[in-house]
This record gives sequence, structure tokens and C-alpha cells, in this order.
Amino acid sequence: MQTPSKTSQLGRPRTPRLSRKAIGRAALEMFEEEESLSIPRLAERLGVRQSSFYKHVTGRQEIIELARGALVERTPMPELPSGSLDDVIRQIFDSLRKAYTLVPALLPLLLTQPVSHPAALERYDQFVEVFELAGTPSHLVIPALEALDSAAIGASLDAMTMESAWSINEEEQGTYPHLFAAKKAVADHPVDRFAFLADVLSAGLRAAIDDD
Amino acid sequence: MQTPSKTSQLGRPRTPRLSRKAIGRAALEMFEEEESLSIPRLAERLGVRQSSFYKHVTGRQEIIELARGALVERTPMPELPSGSLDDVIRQIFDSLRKAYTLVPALLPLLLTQPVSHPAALERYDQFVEVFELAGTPSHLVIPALEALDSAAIGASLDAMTMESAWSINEEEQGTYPHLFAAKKAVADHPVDRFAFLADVLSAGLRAAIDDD
DNA sequence: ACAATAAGCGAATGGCTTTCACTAAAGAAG
DNA sequence: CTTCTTTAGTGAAAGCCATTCGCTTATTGT
Repeated sequence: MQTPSKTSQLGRPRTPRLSRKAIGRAALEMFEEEESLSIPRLAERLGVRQSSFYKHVTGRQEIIELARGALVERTPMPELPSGSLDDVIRQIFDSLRKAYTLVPALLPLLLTQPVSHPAALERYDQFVEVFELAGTPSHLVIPALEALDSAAIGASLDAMTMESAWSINEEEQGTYPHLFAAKKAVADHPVDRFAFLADVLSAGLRAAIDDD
Repeated sequence: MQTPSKTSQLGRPRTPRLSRKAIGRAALEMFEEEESLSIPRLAERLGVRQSSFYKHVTGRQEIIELARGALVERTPMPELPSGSLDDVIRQIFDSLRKAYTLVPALLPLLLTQPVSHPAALERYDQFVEVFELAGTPSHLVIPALEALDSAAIGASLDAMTMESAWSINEEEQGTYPHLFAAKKAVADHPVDRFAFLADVLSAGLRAAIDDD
């Protein structure tokens, strides 16, 4: 009987080198550190060849969905079995924002595909439950949750696009006088965008829900 | 003197085949029709070779910014020299939404880079002016505009992610009871997401601005 | 008239995702 | 325990993509 070289990488390994969970976690890490996902580089991180992924996953999109799952699993569900609608809105928004600001580069990719990871679905299921306990009419729960979710994503991305979402050259300052002045005003008198959005969403959602 | 073959594509052409404006327009068209941007295919559309773009543009990112410009130039500025804050919010939100729903595939790419196209900057400059005419404190204009912008993007993307942002298998329906029930509730009692968001933003922004 | 610049092209580079035939171990069946 | 099937790895290759560079020809400026 031959003892194969210990460094041979051929054939099935004695102990598994990959799992869907490990792939999701590594992908999330990679997004945090490199702000993008490349399958060859992910393979390097995991000490594996790129083609190996396709035994666990159908393709890149699924890896991104696993990263979403890893993000949810890392973020604890806020304690809030019940509460006022105001509390519920602020807690959910804050929970989303905390998760999203960790990985801004992932957000555009998450936006373009539906949520299918079980851990993520379970988290949203809990959010829905809390909304309903706070007295939201059922047909408004999904629209309200969508509003919170995209606001959290938008704000987290804005925070990434450095300094400002609008980039004006020095020479062009006179060309866009109002925009330039407004940028200066908020620079001189900074506004916490997340707190502002939380106020806007809380007041707005409560008004829209009570009007029903 | 030689008369070169009319079909020769060598050397500088007698009349220009490309321009930044034409590139932006074609890129926007491509996003609408193919939901993605590929430089080789864009070159095909314009009857040109891919390397030619780099005489007009520094790279892919700049082409995307030109597409943003083309999108703004195609969308008319709403007539509204002045108005109540409620009108202003709804008009701006509606204008953004109209533009964004035309090209959902472009939105994730726009999110990741600052606005630098002159036509877009001018449009935002006008939005700022209208906000100020409606009495918004200057330091809140930018946060308010950011909120409208990301809400419009989020809603346009949600509308793209077909049917629902949450995809639940038939077998899993019992695993996510609240989410599933809420999806059913909104399916049975449909809610216009854009109108809902407009209500939320109008009420919320006015509250946040008046509290100041 | 002529030099400098500008706008095209062709070919090549290096990156990416995905597929497929192959190998060796694990697990199931008798 | 042997044998068969399934599984989790590898390696090589195909077919995309964005970008660069040297070449050619026209336009522009002096």
C-alpha cells in the first residue's frame, strides 16, 4: 500500500475544507477588507482552488447570498418583544444600519437579488412580528419594512461615498451656487444622517400608518 | 495622392464617430435594454472598436457617470419655482422616481460613486434652490435631499426585484409565518409603494424640519 | 508647409466566472 | 470485508471583460 504524499491535493480530502457557512463568512470578510468579491482570491483565503466552490454553490450570486446570511448571523437581533411603534421603527432601523455600515461594498449587490438565506428570512420574520405587535395593519408591514431597509442601505452607502455624494471642482463652485452653499451649511453645522433619517422615518411611518 | 479605400477604418476619421454625449446616451440605452454595461458591446452599438472609448473617457466609471448625465438630460426638471414644503418634497421625489424606474440596472452603479456630471449637478442645484425657497434651514437641505434620493433608488430597485424582495419556498412557508402572512396581506390588499413612500417622506421630513 | 495633436484601429495582457474530466476518499449495500 | 456509488477536492481550459500601447491618418496651429 502506498502512502500518498501528505501535500497532495488530489481527490477528496480526509476532512472537508469547505462548507457553505465557511464560504459565506469568508466572503463577508473579503467584502469588508477588499471592498469586492473575487472567487480566485476567496479561494486563496480559504486555501482551496477556485473550482472547488462549485461543489457547494451554484455560482457567484449564491456566494453573495451566503455573505448576507453571515452578516445577519453576526448581527444580534435586538431585544424588543414588544414596544411602541416609535421604538420598533427606531430599533429595526438601528439594527439594519449597524449591520450595513460594516460592509458598504456588499450593499449594491444585496440590492439586486431577493433575500433567500434562511437566517436573513428568519430575521425579517421577526421584524414583521414586532411590527404587528406594535399594531401596524398587516398590509402596511411589508411596505414599512421595505422603507426602513432601503433607507438604511442608502444612508450606509452615502456614508461610504466619501465626504459628499456630490463632487464639485473648485472652479465650478459658482456654477452650482445653491448646492455649494448647502454643502457648506451642513459642513459648518453637521447633521447626524442616521439620527435624522430615524426621525424622518419614525414620524413619517407613524403618520402613514395612523392615517390608514 | 492615394484615395484610401472608403471602408478603411485606419487613422483619424474625417468626421468624428464618438463624443462624450453619444457615449453617455448609448450607455444609458444599453442599461435599459440589456441591464448591464459591456464595453465591447457598447462599441458594437456605436460602430466603433472598444479601444476608441479611451480617447474620450478614462474608463468604465466615467462612462457610467456619462450615463447618469444622459438620464438627467432626458428627464425634464419639474416646473415649480416655489411651493409648499409638501409640494416640493413630492415633486422632487416623483421626478427622481420617474428617472430611476427607467433604468433600475444602473442604480447600484450610480450609488457607488459621487455625482460629478454637470447636468446632474445642475439638477441637484435646482432641487436645493427649491428646498430653500420652501423654507428649509440650510443645514437640513442636503440631508433631506439625500433621504429623497436614496428612498427613490431603493423603491425603484424594489420594484425591479420581481414580485418580492423576499423569496420563500413553498415548503418553508411555515418557517417564516409572520413574513409569509404579511406578504399575503399586501398581495391581497396592494399598496402603491411610491405613493406610500411619498407620504412617509413628506410627513417625516416636514416633522424633522419643523422640529428644528 | 510642416509640426503637433487628436481620433480612430489592432493586438495583446491580465483579470474574471464557470465548466468539465479526473482523482481519491467517504459512505452505503450486500 | 468487499464493492459500488457518491462526494469533495484538483487542474486545465474556454469565453468573457476592461485596459494599455503602438500604429495610422486626419485635423489644427504656426
